[in-house]
Amino acid sequence: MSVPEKPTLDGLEQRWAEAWEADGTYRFDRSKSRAEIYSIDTPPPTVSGSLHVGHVFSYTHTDLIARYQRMTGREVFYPMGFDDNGLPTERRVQNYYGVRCDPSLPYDPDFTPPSEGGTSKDQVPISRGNFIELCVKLTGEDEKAFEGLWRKLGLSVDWGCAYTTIEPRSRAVAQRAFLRNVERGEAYQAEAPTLWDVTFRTAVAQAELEDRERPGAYHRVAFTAVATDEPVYIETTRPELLAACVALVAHPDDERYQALFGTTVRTPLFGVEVPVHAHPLAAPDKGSGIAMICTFGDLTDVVWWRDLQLPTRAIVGVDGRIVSTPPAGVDPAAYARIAGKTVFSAQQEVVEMLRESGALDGDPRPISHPVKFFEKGDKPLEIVTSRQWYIRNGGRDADLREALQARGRELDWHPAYMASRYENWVGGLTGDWLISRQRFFGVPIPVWYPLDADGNPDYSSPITADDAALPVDPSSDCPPGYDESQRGVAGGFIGDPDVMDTWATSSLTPQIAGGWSSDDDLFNRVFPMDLRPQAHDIIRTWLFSTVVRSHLEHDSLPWRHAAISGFVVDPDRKKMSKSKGNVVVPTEILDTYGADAVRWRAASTRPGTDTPFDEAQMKVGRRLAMKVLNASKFALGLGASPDLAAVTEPVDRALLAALAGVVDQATAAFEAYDYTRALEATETFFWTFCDDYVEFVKERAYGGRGEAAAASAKAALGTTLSVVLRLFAPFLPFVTEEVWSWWQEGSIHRASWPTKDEATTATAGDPQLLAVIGVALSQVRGAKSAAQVSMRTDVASAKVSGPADQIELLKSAADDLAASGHIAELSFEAAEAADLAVEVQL
RNA sequence: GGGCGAUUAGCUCAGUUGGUUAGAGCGCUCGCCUCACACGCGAGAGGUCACUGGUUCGAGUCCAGUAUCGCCCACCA
Repeated sequence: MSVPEKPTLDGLEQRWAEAWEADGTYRFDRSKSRAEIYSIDTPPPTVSGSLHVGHVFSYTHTDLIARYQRMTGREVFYPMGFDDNGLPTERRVQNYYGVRCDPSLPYDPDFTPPSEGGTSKDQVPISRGNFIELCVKLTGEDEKAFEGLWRKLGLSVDWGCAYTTIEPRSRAVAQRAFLRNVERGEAYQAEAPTLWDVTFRTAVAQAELEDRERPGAYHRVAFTAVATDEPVYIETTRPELLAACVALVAHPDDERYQALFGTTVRTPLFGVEVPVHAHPLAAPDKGSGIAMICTFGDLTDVVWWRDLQLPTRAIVGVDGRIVSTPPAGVDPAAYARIAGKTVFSAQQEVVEMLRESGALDGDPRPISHPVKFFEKGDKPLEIVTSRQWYIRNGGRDADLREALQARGRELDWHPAYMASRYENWVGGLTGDWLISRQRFFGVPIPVWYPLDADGNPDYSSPITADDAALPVDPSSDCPPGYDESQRGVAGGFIGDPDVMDTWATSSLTPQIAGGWSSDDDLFNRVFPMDLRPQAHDIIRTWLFSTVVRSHLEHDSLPWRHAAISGFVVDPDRKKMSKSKGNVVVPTEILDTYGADAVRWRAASTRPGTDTPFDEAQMKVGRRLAMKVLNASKFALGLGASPDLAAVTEPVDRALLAALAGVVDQATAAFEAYDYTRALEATETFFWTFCDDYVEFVKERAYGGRGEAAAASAKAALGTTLSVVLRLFAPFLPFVTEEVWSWWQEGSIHRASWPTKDEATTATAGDPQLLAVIGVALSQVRGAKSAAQVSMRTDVASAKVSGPADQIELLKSAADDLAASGHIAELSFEAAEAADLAVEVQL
């Protein structure tokens, strides 16, 4: 045994992180059976820059569970992934290297980027191949930094099981799962109006939307009834879409418009004759009660267009500008004034034209209204008709929806109320999951389309990749039965140019990490997994999409438990975000307070709860870590050594009885995924142990009352130290490992979780004794404090009085009490009082 | 408009089936260099449990309603 003279927390992280790596402490043993394994579907963080303190907290929460499960004897499958797919990476690469992707360019093997780390505005166009190489390069560097931080934080992941979502095996899994969805009819393509981001020029899915409050204005515009030549006033916030108008609509019960239903009106400026329909979605109290339907101004337009079987007159292009050619029937001269303009400019122009023609009634009335945005986008979404791939998710199928809601109820949610977020989301779906994206860095849709004799693609009979060939890139690989010379020529083929949505890949993390379809032996040992840890903001995306994929592919839940973490918010309770500049960088905090302190703070936040960041709290965690170090050093210096048989003194038995209770509490709390409660129970006990018990038995442990009495104290100290260190191990992995190494063999993180039996003496102690001692000690200390003297000051006499049962208990520890209080003359007296009182004469 | 959650000490939060004077940590005040720890130790002050009713012998805890805050969702003309 070697206890350092002056223990310190400095350098523990690096020393033990290296030792754990060298010893393979957290290595997964795949020879274990499913029943012996605890598997975790770790969230792969998005690699687009840096991690913030919220990540540190939530990943700590997962690690607490992992460490507890490992100590209970389960073999923990705890991989780490990195999500390097997707738009954030593309955007970062563009800025970092000063490039942009142009898929029409050929690959340049000798390409070097114009800048590195710069923020140049002139972006050089490069091929898709070159662009992807840069994405891989940059994310590789970021991933190293992430790994360093996770190791410093003490995450007990097996780095040998790490994966990235862009690596070949992930692409193969994503494509294989997709093709199997296609085969079963769960994935399909459709030409339909879709929400479209004009900046990124891609379709986006319902789950990626958010509302933002934006200024707008009601424009009151006169249409003309064809039969009567009377004006019909509508109000619109999007006058620029007047040329795209295909009908007017009012509520079927609206008396004002009964006469118009079934008739036609003429649009101002563009002179198109459009029908007036009745539909229950029209709200009589909005605007004038009669609305113009455009293709397409918002999602309601899409519903009306579909329900009323209206024609399409699309005028907004994929770039967010008014297309150059007017739809049939639209006055070309008027249209020429808006063609090619952005939506914003076109609106100004149309308003001007309406004013000139007299069709604008009064001035536009400014309002503020919610507008749909892509959550990562900067401009309002447009609705553009395009051919896209979808996966069925219950949005258009009541039976599937009900089945997926049932999956949600089958899952154990921690905390339980998070289940309602899932239930609500699934219940509110309005369409299937749109998975194709018109982007470059992602998993390609693994299909090709044959070209007919005229060179037109036949989208109705896609050519799918051979399973054995996966992963494929249809833009460079050939479909089965063709050769490269047939690409793009009549009678040949073209590749699908799109990639899959990020969630289409990350919805398969259990399959990717578990080796589905490439290592089925492993997969069968870890799937369905035990735990999905994640934050509450991505229940509708990541959690739900993972359930969808698993339900379709495996007819099961992907995991048994979902542990939902809250956010770390700033002191004003605002969500941390880069744009607000209120992000706390974790590296500095870790350097200043140490990983154990930061972990302690993370563990103090209950599952699912948001918590404000408060740096002062980190000090408390550090103080606990220091206390563990010093108290352990002291106890071991006294000769602490676990030996239940030697524990004979009533005080010592009382301590162990209390300890047994703490083991029960902590274990039950961990089993319920309530790590905070487990920590609380342990910590409360530990401080009482240090402040009261250790002080109380110090003199006896030194040998003041003889060999047997000293041995009892040492045995109780040793037992408690061993148990408490293990109870703390999931929370404070570094300091507990350090102390463990002083006097035990092997890693504490592979030691067994303590049981009640370890602290149960042949004759049980009475925990009440500890409480009574605490009161007595406090009274003696209070007297010294009031006299403003040192705690070491001798007490001439002390008389303890109080309830008879408490006096009797205390008498059994009279010698320890006298010694610890430096009391020369100690006496007891039973009294009628409710509480214990000590009369002290200094 | 719908759903979920919150409202307890200056701050952050416990308070598990309703039961004696409502707890902790931080902060604050006062003290102590006590042979593990001054990155420490001891002792204190501090609360009309958001509000209004109700059930009960008894309500921070259960029921109804109100208010405020937060998050999620919604068809946003």
